[in-house]
Amino acid sequence: MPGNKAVVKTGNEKSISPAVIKRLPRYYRYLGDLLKNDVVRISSKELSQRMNVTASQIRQDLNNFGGFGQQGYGYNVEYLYNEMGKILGLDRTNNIIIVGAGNLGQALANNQDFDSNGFKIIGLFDVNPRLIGMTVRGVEVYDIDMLETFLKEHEVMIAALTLPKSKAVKVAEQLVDLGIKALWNFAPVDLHFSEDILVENVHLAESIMTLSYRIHSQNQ
Amino acid sequence: MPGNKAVVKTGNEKSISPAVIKRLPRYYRYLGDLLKNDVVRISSKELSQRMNVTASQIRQDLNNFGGFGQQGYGYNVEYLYNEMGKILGLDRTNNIIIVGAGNLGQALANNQDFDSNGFKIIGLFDVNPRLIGMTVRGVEVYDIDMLETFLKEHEVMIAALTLPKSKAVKVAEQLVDLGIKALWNFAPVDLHFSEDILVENVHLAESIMTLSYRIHSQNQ
DNA sequence: TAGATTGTTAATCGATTAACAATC
DNA sequence: TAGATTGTTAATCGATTAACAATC
Repeated sequence: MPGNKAVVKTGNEKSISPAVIKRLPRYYRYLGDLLKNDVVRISSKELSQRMNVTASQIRQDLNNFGGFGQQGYGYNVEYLYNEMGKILGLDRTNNIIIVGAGNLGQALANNQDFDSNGFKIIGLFDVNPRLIGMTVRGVEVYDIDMLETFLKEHEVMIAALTLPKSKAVKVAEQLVDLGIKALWNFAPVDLHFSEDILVENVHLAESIMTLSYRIHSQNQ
Repeated sequence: MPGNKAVVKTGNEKSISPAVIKRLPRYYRYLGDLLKNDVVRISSKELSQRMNVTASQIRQDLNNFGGFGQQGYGYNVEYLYNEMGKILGLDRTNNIIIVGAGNLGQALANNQDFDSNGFKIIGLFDVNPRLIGMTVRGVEVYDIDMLETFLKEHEVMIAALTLPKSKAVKVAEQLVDLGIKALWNFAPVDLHFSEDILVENVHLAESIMTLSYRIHSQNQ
């Protein structure tokens, strides 16, 4: 069986470059699609053609985490998919709260892609009395004053920040004080905390601006 | 006055690296914040400290587009802000349609950050009869069958794709056939068209997975 | 003018690609 | 076994940082 000898590195892992980390979910998505299409094995070359990257890059990237393939054979799709899932931490349940239950917060709560990957939204929070008490896909919207109580009772690693820029920094600080370790930030501000607090930004305005740049720089 | 001698490059621009392009909106955001706080001038050094990058990188990045600063003085904030706006194409109106009027589509339509930067959402489209006819922040939800008619009557460069993965590819093809030049893709698929069709992806599932990776790779 | 800071070249660093021996 | 393809080292490419002459 391919993969049997996959090396699980122990001790001090060498740190993986951000460029590699950003590519991992895309590998995972392609492997998931292949699996759904009952593809049993795939070589780095064929995967590279589908993904429009070099085979060399795929092999280099994967080998940061171990030898998942087999010479002369390639990679077993299901095995590699599962291993990548473990690497990404998708084999556990990752509880998430969403702070800011407006349109964007509700959109995240409704997104089904998340729970299929071990992400579980267990609460929304807002200041708006018209939203408090609502449920979105079975998840309740709580008063933001309930944050402390809620976080004492539930183990939550990730908080999504889908609230106005003006409130984002203060709420983020509060969340970190309450023990949140990772912020998924949708507000157009940069958040700075100590090293062990992780921040992942989704800056939609910046995303559309790069598209605008590319449109207008094309033909002049 | 600083900036008077800014060189507007003409002819064949040397192409700007993607890494630089991705940083431009962040400069623009910081400059906007400075402007709001009535800061008149700023040096690359001071800006670099606020943004947590090197001064060298700022100067290199800006000089891809011209000499906007002045020795011994730094950069005039308002001037640089406006110039960056032009570079990003924000001095024009960029009409956008949103295809998929579910939660995410509505969240985008409701986002006020966009229209303050020249982006104008002029229509939402969906197949769901319960959504068609609705208005979101004054913008109507049309039957998706109206796309062709609508696009003949309005000049639209950008289409946001906020619809299920299963429909994304087909609708994207249709949009490109109807003359759309830029796709802002929120569906978890990769879209491939000819070179002149621009695609900017917002893969939320991939974003949260990198956060998950970082959480779980921290302490082992 | 003297001091400050840019614009830009050169040096360094990191990431990608190529090549190939190892091996299934 | 012969062919295929990995894992990995070496070469290349691109991006970042440092340095400094130009100049406001």
